[in-house]
Amino acid sequence: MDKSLARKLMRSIFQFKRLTGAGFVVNSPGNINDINMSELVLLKAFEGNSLESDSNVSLSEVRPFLAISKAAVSQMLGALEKKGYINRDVDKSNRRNLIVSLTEKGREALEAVYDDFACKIERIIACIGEDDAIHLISTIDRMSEALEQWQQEK
Amino acid sequence: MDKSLARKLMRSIFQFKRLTGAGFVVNSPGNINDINMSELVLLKAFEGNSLESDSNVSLSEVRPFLAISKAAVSQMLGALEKKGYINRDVDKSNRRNLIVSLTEKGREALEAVYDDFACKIERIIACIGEDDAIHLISTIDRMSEALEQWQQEK
DNA sequence: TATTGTTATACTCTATAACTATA
DNA sequence: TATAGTTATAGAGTATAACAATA
Repeated sequence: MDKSLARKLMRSIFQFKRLTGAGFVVNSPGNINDINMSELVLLKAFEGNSLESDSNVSLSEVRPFLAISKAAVSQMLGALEKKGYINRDVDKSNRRNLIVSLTEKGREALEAVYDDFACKIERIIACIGEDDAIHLISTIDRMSEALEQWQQEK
Repeated sequence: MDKSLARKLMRSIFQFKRLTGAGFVVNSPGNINDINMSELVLLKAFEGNSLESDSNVSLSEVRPFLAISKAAVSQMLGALEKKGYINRDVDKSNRRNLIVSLTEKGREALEAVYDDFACKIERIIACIGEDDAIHLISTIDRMSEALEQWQQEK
């Protein structure tokens, strides 16, 4: 095993971590600056939900992606509701479940913020090239699998 | 521009973010579990420092890498000192500067924790292959440049 | 005056544990 | 009993602003 390769990769991981933390601050060109990255994930996930639909995205489906506790999700939803971006309604078919749906204000905010974020991503793709972007996705996928497997073994 | 590629890359970035957050918790096989990732960066950076040396790594050199305020660094150093891992001494040649150096306990802790971390990295390299690891480093480097440039423009 | 670092204080995010309501 | 979600509370990590010491 090449020790210096490990060191370089380690440095890259720190760098990437910093970039995805500080560098990806969510702020739209407009006046929306009260949505953080995790909230963006939530809004995006619940974008297609509605009281009428029978295929709504549930909290338990979103939670693993965010990797936070259910209490934390609940608190995030409380914040989003307070800001007027979502509604929480009881699911009539199973009254233990929630249906989270976006308000009109929530949809507008999501569009603005998501577009800003997507713009950064597209700029990255333009910079590194589509081939390397595809390669990057595949590599991260394999890294994720390896790490998740490793965590389960413990 | 391929919209779905952007979406996939976005997902990968969230995934990577989560992995480098939750998946890279610092814990050594031994009894050291009071060092987080940022502290690991600090300890590693100051590893070669000593009161005798004239080429010590300074706080201002480390700070951009961590991307936190100077107050936050100061607080981190306070915590590391309290745990007995570092010493803070005044730099005689410029009394405004600090020389941060590792205690013996700090060196032992760093070695244990860093080895555990390096082990994960090596496992990742073994999994994705050396070629893809090299490719990943290069891609992240170019992404970083693009993002940093973008931030400076604003 | 500018730079280096510290302290006081407050805010954000998250976890744990205890809880309610529903199945 | 098990599941879905909420609330209260505490802790970690960081920022801002005011500060002291040095250059």
